[in-house]
Amino acid sequence: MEDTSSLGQFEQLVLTAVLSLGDNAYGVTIHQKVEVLNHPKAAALGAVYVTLDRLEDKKLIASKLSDPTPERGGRAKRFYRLSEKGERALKDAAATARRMCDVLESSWGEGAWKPVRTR
Amino acid sequence: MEDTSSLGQFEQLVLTAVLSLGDNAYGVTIHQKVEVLNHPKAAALGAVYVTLDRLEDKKLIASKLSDPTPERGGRAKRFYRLSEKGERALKDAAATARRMCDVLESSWGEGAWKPVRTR
DNA sequence: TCATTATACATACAATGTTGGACATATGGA
DNA sequence: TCCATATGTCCAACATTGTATGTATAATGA
Repeated sequence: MEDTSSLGQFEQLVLTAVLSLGDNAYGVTIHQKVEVLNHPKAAALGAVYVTLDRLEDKKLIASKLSDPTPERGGRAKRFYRLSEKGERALKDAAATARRMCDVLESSWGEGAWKPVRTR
Repeated sequence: MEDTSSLGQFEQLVLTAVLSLGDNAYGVTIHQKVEVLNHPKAAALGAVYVTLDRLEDKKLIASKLSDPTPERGGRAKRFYRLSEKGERALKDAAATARRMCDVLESSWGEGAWKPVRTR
């Protein structure tokens, strides 16, 4: 009975990054993915970590610490994955985003995909 | 040199509503449109007005007060329209939303609308 | 003039966004 | 050995947005 909360803009991007990265989702890669999505706006690494923390508090993602890798500076990484709750929340957010895009495209007539007006 | 601000989730919906309503965009109609976009989540009317104020402060929209209409309770309405700056900001936001949707759809494979894979 | 309707606006608080840097741990080379 | 450097995590403070709830204004019709 507390399912009413909706995701913020940045939260959506972070969740999307986690989902799309599969089993390689940790701070640095998530940050990179978010920057691609959010282009041309930059995102601070710290912002990503803060958001990951909050999403984990809300049980939308879960994490586990890995073993360190044998690279220069290869510190232990914390890997994330979506929970079912997170997946549901992201689906809702995506549906809204989609509705918005559709309305905008029809208002702007960016119609590469629209029915061709023959004549 | 202060063009870095990005739109929040609700701001995007409000701007979209204003754009799509053309010359009939005022508090009540905007609220209705936003609720459609944001379904199934409800939005308070007050939230819409607050957001409109803030968007106007940021010069993303402009408003003018109309004459009252001769209906029961027909108080003067404040009509809104997007500024050029607002249109640009909304386009940026839409591009990000679109990228997100694309990534999600390809992660989930929800392809009903996708280019038909002929055989 | 008073109840009712439609609309706008105000205030306060909660949630999210953003910055900047501190901390931790590994490697490689002087 | 020990320090410079690379990879990563996390915290604290502040700024911006989101949301709920209440108040104000102006018109109509009884």
